[in-house]
Amino acid sequence: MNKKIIIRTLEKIALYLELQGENPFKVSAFRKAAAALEADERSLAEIDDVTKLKGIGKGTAAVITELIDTEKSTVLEELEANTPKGLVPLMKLPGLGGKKLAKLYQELGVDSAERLKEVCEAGEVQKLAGFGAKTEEKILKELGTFGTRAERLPIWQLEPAVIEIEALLQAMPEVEKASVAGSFRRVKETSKDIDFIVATTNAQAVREQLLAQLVILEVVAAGDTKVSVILDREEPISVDFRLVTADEYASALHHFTGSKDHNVRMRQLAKSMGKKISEYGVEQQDGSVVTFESEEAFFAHFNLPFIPPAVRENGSELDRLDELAQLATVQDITSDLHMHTTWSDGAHAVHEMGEALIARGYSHGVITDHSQYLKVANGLTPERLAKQRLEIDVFNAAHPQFRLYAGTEMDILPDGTLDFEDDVLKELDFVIASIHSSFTQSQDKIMARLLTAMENPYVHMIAHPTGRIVGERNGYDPDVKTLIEWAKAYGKILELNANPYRLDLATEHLVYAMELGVPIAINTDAHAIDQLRFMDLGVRYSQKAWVKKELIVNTWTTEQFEAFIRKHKDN
DNA sequence: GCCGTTTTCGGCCCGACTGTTTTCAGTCG
Repeated sequence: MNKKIIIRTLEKIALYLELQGENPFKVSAFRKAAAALEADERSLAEIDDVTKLKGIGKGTAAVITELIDTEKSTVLEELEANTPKGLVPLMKLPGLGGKKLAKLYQELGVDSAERLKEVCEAGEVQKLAGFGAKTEEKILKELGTFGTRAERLPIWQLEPAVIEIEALLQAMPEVEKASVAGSFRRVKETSKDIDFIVATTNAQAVREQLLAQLVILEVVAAGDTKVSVILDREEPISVDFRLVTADEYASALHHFTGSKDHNVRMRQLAKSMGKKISEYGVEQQDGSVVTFESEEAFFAHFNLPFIPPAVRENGSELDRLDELAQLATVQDITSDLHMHTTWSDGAHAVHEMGEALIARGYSHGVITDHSQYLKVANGLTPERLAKQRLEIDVFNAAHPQFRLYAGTEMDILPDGTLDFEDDVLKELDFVIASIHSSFTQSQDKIMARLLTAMENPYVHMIAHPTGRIVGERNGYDPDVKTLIEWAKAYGKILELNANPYRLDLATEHLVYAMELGVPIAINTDAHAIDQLRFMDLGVRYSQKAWVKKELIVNTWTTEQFEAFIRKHKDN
């Protein structure tokens, strides 16, 4: 029996109980049991007694045991038999929860979207107690777009909107502080919406400017403390703004950053100290409410170190506090090892990229334009590579406090050979190998290509090791586990590509790479100066996997980095 | 349904918003 199946079954039971209008605490007990299993890193076989997990008791354990023994759950089967299947998707309709759906089913026989539409149009719904004309109208409107809108959007679609809104808020004189919150701040790969916390003494002015300046498809709510809109973009994006005072800001930011599970743990901790956390502050035993200058001060109030948003997930971060100091922050970054210039498909010249790296406070960086095979990207021949090296030398002569290295992002060709001969590679400071073609080859062929790069003594790093696009394509489907083991065996760096489009290695792979002690490089793969900003995102993504600073190559000093690339050459 | 160094019963994180009401339930995050 697969642990994931058990987790899904418990969640399904919770959903069905909800649809029957069951006690919400009973419903959440099943969800908690599922979450407890998920948060435990052990496999099913390694857990001897599930009831020892907090949140799993007699009832949920019985479901789990039955699943292991018989591969089915009579509890779920009974629930499924008593609930029409068509009700389940309706839970996703905004405004409808278990209670209302249960009533619609019992009173009007609603068991599908079609039937729901019928009874709304017939005016039956507004006659029910607790329902009214507005509810009926809203359901009809939501049914109109039901299933057509993407439920979650990938981070790369949201990131440009976040950057724009941040700039908009910063330009408003009434805004004292503002920050994105929610799952975007926690660097989730996809989010349902974007949340912003705004500190202001003039909520009305901020609300009016937001409604006037954003390109809005629909205003969902516009109250004194909350403005909720859907942006009119290629893919519509929901954005919530919480308008608070400067005093409340830190507490609100923490609250709306979540995750829900993190907040539950924090509130439990507060309660055990006789305090009460709300989004406005922390109520003390004597009833007074303490507010905070910053999230750091908020955590300090509970004798906790600052917990980065990226790790605030299932609550277990509160059990790993001693590991927090080892995580990298963007201040630890000394370099970016993967970027393009006008020599191939980049937008800026070598010296412009170099100066941008200096402006970011880095001590070194590598220019890695595409290689000759990638003609669409104007890939470099060995002759052009040699010329580019001269330009890099000129830059270095003019900037003695900084070191720009000459590198390449070399294609691993479809036939499994490399795009440059060894005598070209050995002249370069840093060699990246990556796949940009024939993604549909069999896994064996892909792995054979990657092995060629691994075995080459001049290759330092494999870039974007899976070729995935977040939320869209899975890439060229390598056996990543084996790839990580090869990196260990051959002493290569694997890349966490910080472009929100890619973000590979994904979290689970980073965890395994760290177990084996494989060095990771967080690189922006920038094709323009502006994209160097992705470093922050990449570093925070690495925190999600609890990657230790010492394994991140671009926290190393120039001397450490040079020692690494030299060792490679000498071998 | 789960849990307990104040509890084996009575809580379970907490508050805003909306729409339904005339003091509150349901939904959402």
